[in-house]
Amino acid sequence: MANTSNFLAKNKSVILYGVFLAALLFLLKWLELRFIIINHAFEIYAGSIAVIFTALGIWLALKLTRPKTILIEKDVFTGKPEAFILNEKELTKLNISKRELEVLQLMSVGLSNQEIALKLFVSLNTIKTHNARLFGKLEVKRRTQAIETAKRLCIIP
Amino acid sequence: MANTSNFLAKNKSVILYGVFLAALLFLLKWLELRFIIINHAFEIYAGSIAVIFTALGIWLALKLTRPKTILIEKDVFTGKPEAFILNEKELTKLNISKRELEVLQLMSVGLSNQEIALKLFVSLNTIKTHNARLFGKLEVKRRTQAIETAKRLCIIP
DNA sequence: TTAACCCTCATACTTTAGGGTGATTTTTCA
DNA sequence: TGAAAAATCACCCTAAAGTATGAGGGTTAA
Repeated sequence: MANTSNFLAKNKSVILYGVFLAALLFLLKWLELRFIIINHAFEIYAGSIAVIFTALGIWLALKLTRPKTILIEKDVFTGKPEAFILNEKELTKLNISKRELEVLQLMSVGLSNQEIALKLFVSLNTIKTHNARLFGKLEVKRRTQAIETAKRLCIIP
Repeated sequence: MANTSNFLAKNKSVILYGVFLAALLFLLKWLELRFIIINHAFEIYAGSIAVIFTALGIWLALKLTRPKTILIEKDVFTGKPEAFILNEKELTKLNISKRELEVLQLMSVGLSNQEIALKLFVSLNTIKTHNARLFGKLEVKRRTQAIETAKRLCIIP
């Protein structure tokens, strides 16, 4: 049962076309009976049929090929420059201070402790202290781990 | 001149259709003259016209609507689990070997040289050697820089 | 088969990173 | 205002990372 209704639904256009064609033939037959007497009306008749059925063909083709849209998948935003959204919840949860975050960021781009110290105008020992606290809060042992974890938690880009 | 040829090229299908239609009408006219004497041949004639021109209409519609492709933008997943595509070009350009890449990957997840050595069943010195070459090829001085650069170049995820 | 890599390992040395402890100053907030 | 938190710095020590050099074995392609 479901199959039958499904078939009808799917071929609605075809069936409609068939019915329309039959109706048209009847109409033409009637026209034939009426105007067969008129001389040279035959050309008009044939032309009419041609035009009408061409139109029908076009309509049919358009109906049947309606979903003729070539689907082109376009990956928007494939690249790296992903928008970074700082995970402030994690930041407060881990109780990481501004300065510590600053050190962490500089660390993540590959700077040494000495370079970070110079950049932040503090001593090397200060950076080491920041690091120690940072590692404790992030529960890691090395700076590379700290970077990995921080990136995973969206604390740094 | 250019406009004319351009017009001809663009409307080739339409012109072809017109010519074909004219030829067909001539053919039908000829058929009419030959078989008009036969009784009830008219129905066959009309049917033929209907079928032929329906087919023509379908063909025409398909021809004219072929380049009508609708572009559908589809962004595939915006979230974090971004598919990593290894940049093999950069890899070959930098002349980084398989083993070096392996070390680089383990390095990037925060492992120490000793841990990498244990994981790869080689000595610590071997890892150090790999590192030295890696740093040379990536033109960096530290492992954190190496990780940063490698990620930027899509050599590691 | 030779040259060119690649992977391996070693030794020796320097530099950097990290741990532990303690202390001072500044900021912040209740 | 007074305590907590944050930021600063020092010293000592160990661990890890990084540099330099040499060298042996395996694979591969000219």
